[in-house]
Amino acid sequence: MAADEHSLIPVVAGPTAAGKSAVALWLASKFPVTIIVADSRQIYRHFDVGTAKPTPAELAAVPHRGIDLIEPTQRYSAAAWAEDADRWIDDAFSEGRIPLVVGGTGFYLRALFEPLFEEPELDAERRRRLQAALVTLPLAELRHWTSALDPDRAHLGRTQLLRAIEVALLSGHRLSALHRARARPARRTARYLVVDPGPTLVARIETRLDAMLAGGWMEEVRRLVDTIPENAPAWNASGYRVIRDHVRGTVDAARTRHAVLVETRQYAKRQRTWIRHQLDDRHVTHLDPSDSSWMAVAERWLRETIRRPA
RNA sequence: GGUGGGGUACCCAAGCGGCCAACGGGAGCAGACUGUAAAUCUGCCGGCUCACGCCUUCGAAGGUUCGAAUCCUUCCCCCACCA
Repeated sequence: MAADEHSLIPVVAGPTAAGKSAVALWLASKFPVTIIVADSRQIYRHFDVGTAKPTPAELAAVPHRGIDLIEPTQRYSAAAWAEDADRWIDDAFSEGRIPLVVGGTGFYLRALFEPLFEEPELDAERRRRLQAALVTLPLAELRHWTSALDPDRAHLGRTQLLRAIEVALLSGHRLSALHRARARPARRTARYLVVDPGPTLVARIETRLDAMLAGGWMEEVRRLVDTIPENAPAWNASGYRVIRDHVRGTVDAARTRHAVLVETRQYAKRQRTWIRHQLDDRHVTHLDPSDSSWMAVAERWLRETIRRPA
């Protein structure tokens, strides 16, 4: 397969615990696939069980990219991931393999297929000082500032407000204006296979949680508590904080299990919302993994995607 | 059997004569999202209605009052202590 200037990339998307990686691994057993993981938690080393990372056996069987990229204390970004993924995709093509993007982090996918704007130089030191000052401010205050500096962004969440203020102050331009003025062209187009078992997802989440618990999630967290700083970004993964509280003895097991389930369901819901509204419907094929025809659906989808360069 | 505390919407929980369909929180539903995204936020959340509004709710049944989730009576159920 040639590395086309503008190529069609197969992407397996869907909410957490839907069975994306099972589909991907099955496809990898039939096609020469390199799996490119679009998952903002699997990038962290040492956070393995609770982030549902592929097993060593799976990693040995199929080449994976995007796993164990950084330490739990480090910060990554959608843009960084998109840049890396771009390279991995090129590499796969040049090795004659099919790059199969798999993941639930919608923002990463977006960054890859609808590149983020070209960020102007922001002085790192000024940025750090500004952030340090802003994080202490209450939400209302940040919103107030943003409505003056960049009103189009003022309705968004805390993280976005911080970003809007930072860009406005350090670059002298509104982020919303830069998005338009410094947009970058898309290099590739996605063909999505959205894996979603519908109403049975809740049960799958529960089953998977019990498997993770049986697979040593608690023990993993017990180790991490001692070595990873409490405020490390990696702790943001669903369930990790609750389990950490349990490990420290402040929450009982039953409550912990329930809290993790709730968090995971809520995350899955947000993913579905993203998928429903942010992906281009024309490029989406749906797959229900509880339907016995899923393999045929997946295979046909991949065949059609790779046969048809954009 | 006695004494004290309590029963409020899916759950927890405030209210203790009118401002109460009833503060908060959780869950749930819907939505936003351009370098922290498993993050960060927003709206809805008894029923009917686009809406004005109407209807049914605060353990049950009666009663007092212009008016009750809020006061009185009886009953049912929880919890604590005494027996």
